[in-house]
Amino acid sequence: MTPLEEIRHSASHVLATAILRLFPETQLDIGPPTETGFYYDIDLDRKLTAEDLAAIEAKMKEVIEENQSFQRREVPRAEAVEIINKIGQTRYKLGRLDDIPEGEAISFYQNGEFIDLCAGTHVRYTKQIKAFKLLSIAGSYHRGDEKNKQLQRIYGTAFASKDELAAYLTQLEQAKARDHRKLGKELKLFHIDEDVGQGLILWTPNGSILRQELQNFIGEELRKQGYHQVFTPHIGKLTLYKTSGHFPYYKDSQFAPIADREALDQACTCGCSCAELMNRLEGVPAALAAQVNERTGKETITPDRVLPDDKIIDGFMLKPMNCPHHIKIFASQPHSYRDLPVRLAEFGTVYRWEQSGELNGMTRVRGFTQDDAHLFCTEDQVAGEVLGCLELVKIVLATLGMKDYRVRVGLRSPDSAKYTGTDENWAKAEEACRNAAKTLGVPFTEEPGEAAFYGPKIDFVIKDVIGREWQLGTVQVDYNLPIRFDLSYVGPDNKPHRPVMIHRAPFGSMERFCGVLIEHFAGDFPVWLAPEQVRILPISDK
RNA sequence: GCCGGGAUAGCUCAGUGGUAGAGCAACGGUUUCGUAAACCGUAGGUCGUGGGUUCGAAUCCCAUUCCCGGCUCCA
Repeated sequence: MTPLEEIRHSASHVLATAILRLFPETQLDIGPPTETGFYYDIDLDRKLTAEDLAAIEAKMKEVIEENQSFQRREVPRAEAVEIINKIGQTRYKLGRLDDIPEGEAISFYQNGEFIDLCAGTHVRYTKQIKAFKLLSIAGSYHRGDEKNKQLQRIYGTAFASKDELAAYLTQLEQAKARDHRKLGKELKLFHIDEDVGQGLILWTPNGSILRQELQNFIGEELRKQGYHQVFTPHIGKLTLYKTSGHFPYYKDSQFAPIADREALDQACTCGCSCAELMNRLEGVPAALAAQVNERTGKETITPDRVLPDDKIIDGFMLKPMNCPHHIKIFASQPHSYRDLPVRLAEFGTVYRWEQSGELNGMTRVRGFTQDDAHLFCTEDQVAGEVLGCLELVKIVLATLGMKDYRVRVGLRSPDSAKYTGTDENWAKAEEACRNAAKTLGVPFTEEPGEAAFYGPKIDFVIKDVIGREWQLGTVQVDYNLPIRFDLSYVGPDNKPHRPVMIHRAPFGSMERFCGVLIEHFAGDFPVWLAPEQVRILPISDK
């Protein structure tokens, strides 16, 4: 650990020491350092309050004053179990002990009366924790799994000196002044209305100027790169999404389907329960199931979802993404290899049922407009087209002076069943992304488990004023949806070939991008974006 | 969705059981002085919503909606 991490990690042990002195019945889980401080997850029936936080902080100061030394002790596994039993921290610590692979050192750290299973490292004496502050109490799930018990997490921060701590706290305060939700109100950029709905952005005249300018700017770049503009409706039939695979896999994050009145009436008169109605909307006819399963080469649609045709209600859905609509435009005409790549672009508005607790200003919403495009190309063209897309993202970020971002190559995680498509195509797509990312000239990380269900992707991730990360621009390679929709083009050999699709959105979504942009400029936009271009002030000679 | 905190005038906030307040903004007037907030005045609120306790509720209790922080999630 770095010296700062040691201070923070030690502070979290002091925190645990203080908590056990105040509430001896507490069961401890883990307390690591973080990028900005530290926390400790605890299981305690008593709900901690702000006053408790102050009391814990006072108790921590006592512990620090006692200037306890941190002592490391390595023990065999059997003895570790014994120690955990003896200190009565069995509920979580035994599980944490099991996580340590056989053959690796098992160590405990002791300061004063407090002993904790811990790999270290720590400062030598508690007095070396010179500046700390407890910040907040939050809920967190044991092992990050919402099926597990929810624990109380106490967040704090610590620095090497009081000045640095004060500077950090001041910086936090100042950051709040740049919050896009605050500036959005002050500068009259957008409004969210309770009666319209959570997470639904109303773009006011000022905000609309900002958005329109950004759209004009990217529109110009799209013309240069040979895109075609298209427009598609906000809804589509459920069948469309059953074919694409979005429904019902993502039904929990979609708005409920819209059933037409006649089908609803019919279902009601035959005494259909709500559950039955949902089943009928979600069901797939045998013919479609067979078709999809054949194309994807596996049991994508399981037999339990297959219903007789006359039972199925084919309602509509607010579109959660634009791909199926663009695919249908591509598929509406035969294509020669000479036509490719076909690049279809649209500012497409999509709707997703995000959980209420996840909504956040403009950065996480339920209805948003992607600066979307889908590129249909030959396999040979994939690499070049991905590079073109990345170029577009770079132009956007460079034009707006956004330099503080990271690039993430999202790969499939080996153990998850949520992905569609063959291993061979995944390998090809992942390789294409990896190679494209290498040409970016900026460092990137490869992250298994971050892929979309249909393919790997390259994401541009940016932080907001309080350090939360938001994915903006994205480029995704997709070998799967072309199979699902049986897309083809005629090759030089006069035979049908499968195109590859690239999904890309340089801004990501207009809502999120504007939210981040407001914070980036602290509301002080460059003139070409500024909604208020001129203000006349009376000035005297004196 | 879960844990915790919150909601009083357009905005920022004060008000812990006894007649709803301040500053800024708005509006009217005065002034052309002022320019890192000119002066005087006016209007603006069923205290998020619905129940309950009480002689009496912004204040106490319950429910609910929305917001904030975190967790989970993010095609």
